[in-house]
Amino acid sequence: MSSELTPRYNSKDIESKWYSLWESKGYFRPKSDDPRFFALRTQNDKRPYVIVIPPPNVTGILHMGHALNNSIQDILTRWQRMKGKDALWIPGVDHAGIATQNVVERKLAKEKKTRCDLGREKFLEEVWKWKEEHGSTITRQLRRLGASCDWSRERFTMDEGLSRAVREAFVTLYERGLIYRGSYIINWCPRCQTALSDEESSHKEIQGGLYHIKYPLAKPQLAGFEKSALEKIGEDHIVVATTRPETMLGDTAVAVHPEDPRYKHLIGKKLILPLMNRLIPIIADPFVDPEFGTGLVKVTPAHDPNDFEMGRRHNLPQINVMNPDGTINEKGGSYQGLDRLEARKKVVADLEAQGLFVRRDSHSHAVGHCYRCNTMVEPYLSEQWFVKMKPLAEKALTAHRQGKTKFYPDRWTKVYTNWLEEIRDWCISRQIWWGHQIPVWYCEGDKLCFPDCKKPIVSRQTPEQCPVCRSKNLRQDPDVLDTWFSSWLWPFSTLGWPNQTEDLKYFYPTSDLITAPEIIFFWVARMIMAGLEFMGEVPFSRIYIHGTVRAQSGLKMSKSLGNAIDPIEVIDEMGADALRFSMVMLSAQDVYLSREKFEVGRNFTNKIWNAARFAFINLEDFAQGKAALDLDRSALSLPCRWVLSRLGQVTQEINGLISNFNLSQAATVLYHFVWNDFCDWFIELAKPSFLQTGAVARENTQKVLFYLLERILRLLHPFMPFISEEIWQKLKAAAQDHSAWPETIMISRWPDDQKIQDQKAEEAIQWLQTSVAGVRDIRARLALSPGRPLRAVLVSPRAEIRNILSEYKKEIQNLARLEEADVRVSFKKSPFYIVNAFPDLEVFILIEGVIDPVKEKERIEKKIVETKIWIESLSKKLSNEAFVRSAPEEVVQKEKEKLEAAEKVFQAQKELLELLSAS
RNA sequence: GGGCGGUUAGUUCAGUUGGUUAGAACGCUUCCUUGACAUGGAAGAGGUCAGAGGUUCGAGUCCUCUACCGCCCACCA
Repeated sequence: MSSELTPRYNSKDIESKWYSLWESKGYFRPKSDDPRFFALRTQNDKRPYVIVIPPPNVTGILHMGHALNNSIQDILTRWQRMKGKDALWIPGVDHAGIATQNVVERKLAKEKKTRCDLGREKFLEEVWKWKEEHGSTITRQLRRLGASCDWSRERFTMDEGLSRAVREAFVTLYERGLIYRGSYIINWCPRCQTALSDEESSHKEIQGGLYHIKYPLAKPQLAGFEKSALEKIGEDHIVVATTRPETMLGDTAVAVHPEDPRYKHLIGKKLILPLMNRLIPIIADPFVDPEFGTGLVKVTPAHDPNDFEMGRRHNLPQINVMNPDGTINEKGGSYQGLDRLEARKKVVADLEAQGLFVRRDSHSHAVGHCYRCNTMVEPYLSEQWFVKMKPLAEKALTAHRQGKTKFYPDRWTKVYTNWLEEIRDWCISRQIWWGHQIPVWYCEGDKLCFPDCKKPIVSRQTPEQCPVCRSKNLRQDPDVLDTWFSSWLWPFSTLGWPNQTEDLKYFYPTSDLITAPEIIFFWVARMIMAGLEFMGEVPFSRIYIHGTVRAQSGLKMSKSLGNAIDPIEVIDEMGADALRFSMVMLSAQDVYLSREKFEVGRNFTNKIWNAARFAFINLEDFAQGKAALDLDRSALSLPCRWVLSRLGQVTQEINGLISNFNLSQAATVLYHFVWNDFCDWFIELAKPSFLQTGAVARENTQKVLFYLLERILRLLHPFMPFISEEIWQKLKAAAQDHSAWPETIMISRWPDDQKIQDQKAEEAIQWLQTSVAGVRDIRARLALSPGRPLRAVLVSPRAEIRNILSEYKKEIQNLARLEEADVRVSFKKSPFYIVNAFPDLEVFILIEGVIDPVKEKERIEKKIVETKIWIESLSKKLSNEAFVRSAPEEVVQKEKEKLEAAEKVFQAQKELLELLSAS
């Protein structure tokens, strides 16, 4: 074998090389695509492992949230693939209705054009053009990350197949009576000029005002409501409180609680609505909270959801005073044309002028904001399409009760079920152009046609003519569907639905869904409902919700805040593996990122690289061709037996951790195994045997080193695909006979090392490590140079420890740089001075040198006190009957052993003290 | 207003069903360029596990309350 590794790991040259190999060879495609494996598809006992990607927005560029989300998915996919599963990770991109339309509109604005200038068709052409040019940015970036997606199955939510799925879903739901159209209060964004679903409007606390306004009571003699009459009213009025005074232009009543003694007598009386001079009634409704404000609520059915409901109960007219852009319309009298906030100011000013404004209290309350452009949302009455959600939610809840869906961590389950239990209908129409146009047509034919022509035509195919009057003059509903109306079909639409494709039959339902908490409602819950509704089966059974990525400050990372770290920059600088590993290691919960945090991963890649360099240097004359161990483990040296024992344990531990989505823990275990066990101890312990040319010990150690490195690379591969491949390929190239090796590590098998625990070896190494650390400690404390030859005596009251130490004296001498080491039962006759003691580990180290006996005496005295306390607490525990009775036997046994040891230590310490006193 | 999460070393965080003397990384102090690695090695200092009660032989871990921080949900105008 020969080495050609550079001293530093350089990610740049190798990442694209291996990625293109993997992709071009089709290794990201499931095995069942290969005719030789086709039988897999019909085998029911061997289900494939499938993940669908949360499709990033087509406008998106990779951010750290994506980096974490996709690293996790890739680790799981690669791991399952190596475990022999037929693994499929389906990638794709979301058309992101409003977001994309906004991007293209902004682009047009630079050319001083609006979408209306272009018209719908031309505008959509522009969007598609934009998509062709920029839409693949994010998928290119996912490749940089190492994502092993099956790109041959990549989908776009607006592609033909998915559009067909959307139509199918819409029409099916309509036929099942689950889609309806109607005038309701919805969240309206005046800037985007479209409806938003409840989930798309996020509440933000704002400091607003609570305006108190006088509404004059109408007296019978003032039935007419000329201005002059108003002036005569005097104190005969009531006071209402509102946060949005401008909506009073659309008031059609004032409500009080039916039992409110203050106002009971007013019920049924009329008021004169100021500024508009309209007569409105005082109604009684239990919704009103007598405690809030003045106990009198102005009712604006067209501009407030509660008022809307109240209006329906009392048959009130709905007066919509606002244009879609948030300005006041002709129904708002003299305020027409003013923006809603302008109008608010003017209304207040005018009321003040008329003596009808009482006061403005400061009032903080939560107001919805558009999740896309952050504009304050207006509750707005308009005609929209809705999905009736209750029946869908019921199915999802049933599936949950049957244990068909499981959230990791479990606490998200409640968030999910609570939302389902209190679900409200979903407003799915959007007044934008980019998206799936609603598959509904209206007959605009001949004016003489039947009233039936008013009925919308809901159809999977674009209809040619009106089924009633046969007019060809049909107009499609101009609205498009909410983006999530296509994404909720994602787990089966990507597999070909509504066609019953082979893929759909074999891969559905998928296995795991990996996502962030913020889209549980938007997406996860809806996918489950859609899966049950259209496929009759949950789309996935396990949902892993990982943490949110934030900037160090705790704020969300965003470009506009300037606190974003670009994952691609990190990849360029440190490598994709460093990024992935750092992210995953840190992701036990929410991740607070700063640039330095990636150094963990970067340093780790470098460590791995250099460990490999060491291996190659020392394996130069190694002829072992296969990675198999063909020797008796018991014949191996202690460090070899120990490290193999650790490998088995770690492999098993990591398996368990990944199975439960505990990736950060898995990464940490791997990290410490590689760094501490493999590099710090095994390699250091192995070094001497490499000096013995031709010896059996040397060859055995080489075999183990080779074996171990190869296994470690495979364990690392799901986490760090690039560096593991690079080193593994060099290892393969160096092996004499590699005919049995797969082409690349990514299609190799996950290590199958059983948990072969070599208890004895592990214990021995532990004592060895302790002894060496003890000597090093002394050296450091006495400022003895590392080169200075020293002699030491290791003292233990326990025979088994003495045996171990005697057996590995050589190793200890080597690592601790001792000229001589001696092991004894007692130090009584020792010519050495005692400078360190580890009572907990029952090892004493005596060392020759000049020391301060007084200082050392103090140290020992302190230790003795500690030991006394320790013994006391142990014997107290053991003399406690309740403990002995109820604690597990092993625990009691351990405590007994501890006490025994502690007493011996105590004796030894006392001897030590005597010795020091004597000197 | 409702719900959820957090509070452990200077900092960022682990700590799985209660059971050795509570761990890691980074930072800090001291030493070391010894042939894999200074993106390194060795050693060390540093914590009454937010506070108060309770359950238990035993609590960082379970229960109750309090304080502070964060997130999500929510139609009191």
